Amino acid sequence: MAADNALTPTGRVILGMVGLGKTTGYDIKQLVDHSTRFFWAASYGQIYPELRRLEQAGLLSSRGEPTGDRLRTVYELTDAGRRALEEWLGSDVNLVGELRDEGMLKLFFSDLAGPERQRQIVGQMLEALERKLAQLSALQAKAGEMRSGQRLTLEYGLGATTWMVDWCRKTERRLSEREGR
Amino acid sequence: MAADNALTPTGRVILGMVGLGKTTGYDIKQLVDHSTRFFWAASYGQIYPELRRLEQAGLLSSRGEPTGDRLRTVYELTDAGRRALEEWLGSDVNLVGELRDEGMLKLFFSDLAGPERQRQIVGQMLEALERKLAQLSALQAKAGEMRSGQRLTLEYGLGATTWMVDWCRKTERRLSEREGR
DNA sequence: CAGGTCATGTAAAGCGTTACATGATTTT
DNA sequence: AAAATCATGTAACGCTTTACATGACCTG
Repeated sequence: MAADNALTPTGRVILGMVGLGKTTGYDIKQLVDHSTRFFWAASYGQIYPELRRLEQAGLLSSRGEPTGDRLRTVYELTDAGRRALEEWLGSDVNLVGELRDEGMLKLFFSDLAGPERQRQIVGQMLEALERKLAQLSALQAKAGEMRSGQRLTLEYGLGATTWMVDWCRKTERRLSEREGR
Repeated sequence: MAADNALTPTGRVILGMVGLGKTTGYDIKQLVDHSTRFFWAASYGQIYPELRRLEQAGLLSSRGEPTGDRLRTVYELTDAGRRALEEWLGSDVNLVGELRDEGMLKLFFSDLAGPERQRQIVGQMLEALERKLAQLSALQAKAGEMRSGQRLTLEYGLGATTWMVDWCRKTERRLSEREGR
C-alpha cells in the first residue's frame, strides 16, 4: 500500500532536496532559492506543510535536533522515500515545461499598441533577461563545486537565456531599422 | 475610481483577446490553444467567470447574439477596457517569465540516480522538446497571415526551442562519450 | 545593542486545472 | 445518423503566494 505514489509537485522538490542532504525546511528553501528557483520555485508556505505530509506518508522521518536552544526539525529519507524518489527520477511522464511569460504575452498583443510600443516591449524583455542572465552568471562562480546534475541545469539555463538575450537585441535592431526607414 | 487597475493574470489575456476581436469565450479559448498556450494558457474554468468579472468591472460590455438558436454572448471592450489594455501594454512591471520544468528538476537531482539515468533524463527532455518543436513548426505554416506581434512570439518560441533541442542532443552525445570511455 | 540570519510556522486569498454537464449545429 | 464542432457553464479540488507572526542566535 505504500505505493499510492502520487507525489505532489512540491513533494518532488522536497524529496529530492532531502535526498541531497538538505535536512531542514530552512535549508531546503535556501538551496531552492539559489538554484532550482529558476525552473522550480517553492515557498515556506508549502515546504513546511509538505514536509509533514511526506512524513505522514512514510517517505520521510524526522527528529527534533535543537541547535543550542533553537528548535530544529531534521528530516531524512525512509526506505520508502528513497524508493519513491528513484521511481520518480526513472519515470517517463510529465516532462512538459510550463511557462508563463508576461513579456511574450505583451509582445503577442503588441499590434494593439503601435510599433514603438512593440520595440519598447522587446526592450523590457531584454532588460529582464539581462537581469536573469546576471543572476545565473553569478552562480557560475561555484560551478566547480556543483554536482554534475546541477551544473547541467545551470549550463542549460545560461545557454537558453543567452540565446533569448541575443534574440531580443537582434529584434530590437530589426524593429528600429524598419521604423527608421 | 475606474482605475483600481488590478487586472488578474487571466484578465490580461482575455482583455487582449477581446481587443484582437475575439468576442466569445469559445473564440478566446480557440486562439489561446493555437497560440499563447505555449507561454500563457487559460481554461474555460477561468475564461467564462473572468469575462463576467471584467464586465462587472466595466472593462467589457456584452450582448446576447444568438447564432440561430444557439446562445452566444458577444463581448467587446468598453472605453475603460481599451484604456486598461493600453495601460497594461505600456506598463513596465512584472516582466518575469515563470517556468516550471520537471525535466530540469529531474536533471538537477540526477546524480542521485546514476549516470545512465542522467542520460535517460536528457533523452526524455529531448523527446518532449521535439514534440513541442513540431507543434510550433506546424503553426509556422500560417505565419504569413499573422499580426507581427504573433509572428514575433512564434519566432522566439521556435528559436528558443530549437536551441534547447540542440543542447539536449549535444549533451546526450557528451554524456555517452564520457560513459563509453 | 542593532541588524542580519537561522528557524518554524499559519491563515487567507487567489489562481488554476479537471471533470462534469448540457445541448444545438454542422459536416460527413 | 454519427461525429465533430460550437457554445456555455459549474463544482471540487489542489496548488501557490503573500502576509503575518514569533523568537533565538550571531556578528560587528
